[in-house]
Amino acid sequence: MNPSQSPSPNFTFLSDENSIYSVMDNYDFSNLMFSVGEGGSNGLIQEETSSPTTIVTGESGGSGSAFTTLRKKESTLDCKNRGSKDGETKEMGHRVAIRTRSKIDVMDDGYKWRKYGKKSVKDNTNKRNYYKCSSEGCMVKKRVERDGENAAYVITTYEGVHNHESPSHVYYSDMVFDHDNWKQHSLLQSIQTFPPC
DNA sequence: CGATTTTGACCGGCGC
DNA sequence: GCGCCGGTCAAAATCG
Repeated sequence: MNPSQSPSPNFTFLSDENSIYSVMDNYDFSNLMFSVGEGGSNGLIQEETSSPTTIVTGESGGSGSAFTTLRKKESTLDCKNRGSKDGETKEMGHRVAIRTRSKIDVMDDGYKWRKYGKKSVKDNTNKRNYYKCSSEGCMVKKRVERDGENAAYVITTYEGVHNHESPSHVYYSDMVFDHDNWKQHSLLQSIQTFPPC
């Protein structure tokens, strides 16, 4: 572990503004973008020089243009499990990719994650890390990798829906609209509360 | 001392 | 059928 990677406790939006800004110092959310790829032909967001953070959600691979490497995988993984074959109800499929300009690799979003793997992938010189939600019975996974072309960016991909509340959920849900800045946080909240596939 | 990370091995899907 | 590649497992090491 590298303690110096986590300058601020976590993503829990406590009522202490200082902690908020220390977070904002490490993550650049100044231009959060959102896109739900629900069948939208091009719902995926384009990369814009002015948007340091990009979020891609949804199950269908769509046909965007940014996120080439990411999308490639999306198309293979792609919520295939909900296919009507066998009555298997695999509760996965909801996926959210967040691309953030960040000094640190792992965004602590209030959940507790346990690392279970690390891999170097082909189109990316950097390593990709795999995390699982450490809550019992919660199968949500998350991968974290640095953007191969822009080491300043971190791509975090969440997969699945938590079957429990975030330990910190209660804190920020109450104060989402307290300040202008909280608009961004409300987006983050949305990420955590996506409906099932 | 329990929980978490590390890391190489293993496995399954996909393309050729 | 084989090899590549990405994802997961699991034992050992490390941390708090």
